[in-house]
Amino acid sequence: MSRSLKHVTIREYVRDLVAGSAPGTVAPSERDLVDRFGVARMTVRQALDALVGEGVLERVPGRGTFVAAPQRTPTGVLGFTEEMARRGMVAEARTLLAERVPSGEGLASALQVTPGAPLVRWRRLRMADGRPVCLCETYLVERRVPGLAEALPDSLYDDLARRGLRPTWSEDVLTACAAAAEEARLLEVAVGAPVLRHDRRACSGEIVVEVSRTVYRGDHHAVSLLLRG
Amino acid sequence: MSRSLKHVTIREYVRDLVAGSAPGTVAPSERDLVDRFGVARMTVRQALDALVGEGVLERVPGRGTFVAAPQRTPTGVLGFTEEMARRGMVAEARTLLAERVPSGEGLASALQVTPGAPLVRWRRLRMADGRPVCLCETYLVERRVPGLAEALPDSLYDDLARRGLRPTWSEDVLTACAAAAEEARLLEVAVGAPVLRHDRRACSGEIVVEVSRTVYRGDHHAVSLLLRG
DNA sequence: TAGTGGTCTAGACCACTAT
DNA sequence: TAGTGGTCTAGACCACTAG
Repeated sequence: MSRSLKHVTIREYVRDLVAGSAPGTVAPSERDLVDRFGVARMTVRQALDALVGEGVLERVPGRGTFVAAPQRTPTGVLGFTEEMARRGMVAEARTLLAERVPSGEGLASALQVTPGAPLVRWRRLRMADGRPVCLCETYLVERRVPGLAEALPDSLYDDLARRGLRPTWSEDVLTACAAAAEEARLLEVAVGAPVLRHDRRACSGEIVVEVSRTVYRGDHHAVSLLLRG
Repeated sequence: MSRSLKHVTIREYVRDLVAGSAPGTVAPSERDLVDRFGVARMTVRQALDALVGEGVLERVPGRGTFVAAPQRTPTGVLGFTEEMARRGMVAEARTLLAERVPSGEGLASALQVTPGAPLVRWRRLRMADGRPVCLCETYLVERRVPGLAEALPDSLYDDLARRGLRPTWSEDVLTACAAAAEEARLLEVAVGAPVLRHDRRACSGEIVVEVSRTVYRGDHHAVSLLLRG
């Protein structure tokens, strides 16, 4: 009670009220809410302003307030498993290597730890619908993901989400190269065939969660992105 | 005059006032603005709310309002010229072709026009610091950029900005391929050398502005991205 | 004409920060 | 203690939409 501000009460009331409603559904009018909660109109507007800012509601002058159309695609920093699921494909992975290694200088800097700090190095061959798609080498800071190396998850990003470390943004660098011998063998392409190299540094807020390098077959995969801004 | 709302007047006054100020600089207090403009405090708050929402200002209860720290990298749908500038390189372009073509079905659908609508097809060899970097083929809807084909700009994205069509979001697909004969010749690499293909559909709000395919030399260029979400 | 959101007023009390 | 932003009141007039 003492802690609940009126505009927050109203905001959450309206949020619950319209949750699950189809876009275009009428929301309560400002004056309705004034009557219902016995507050000033500015207070109601403050509550609705927040929901409009979040994209939950839409105002139409002279007509009313309505449930907004769903946001345009959440861009999203997606993991491989999610990316494949979005395309209706089944992602699999064969772990080639999972070990603890002390971090060198470059990785320490990228992961924001002191050189020598224990890292988890995880190397996987990833497949979609049974065919090799990419080779992925991921480095994680061990103390940020305790126990991960002992019980490797099916989907790294799912596991990170459960730890409250879902990547919220990432820096990505993409480049085209020729497949090296080992890459070629594992990806089942000729040596020198074009491959797409994807380096990522994924962060959850201020915390660097993952540094990875993924090498995709050029002929069977494309990286799709939705940029904003 | 009759068209200028008070909160807009105040918002733009403050925006100009703090433009170029260092992050952390004190902005006028709400009561200062009340006095200066002779308005109610709610009106001032409405103006400042907008700037806070845009990330221009930051409020600190009990202390004041301040110029916000720069947004974490504007993610940015960047054009080639801007991308190069950010790396401290000089971008140049050699126009290989600029012509009007009727749109086929695929392009018409991507650009949201009726098949046959006149398009501008613009093909450029792009260079950074004098060396060929990529081959870029851009399609634009002629009636959305009248006069562009007659006076080709140095930077497409600059030109679009002046027309109020600065891309605000884009769909991008990246893949690795082997260079075809003509690509190889123009980019000065061997036939079959790995190249990075970047397909983009750039939009300004609801309007599709550009559809392009860019082929980068694999060895001299990487596409960098910052994803959010 | 009745209802809606958009704008605006002229105050008020609170918790917090800095001096 | 003085100043700041955060919250809130109880009204008002406007332009617009719909029946």
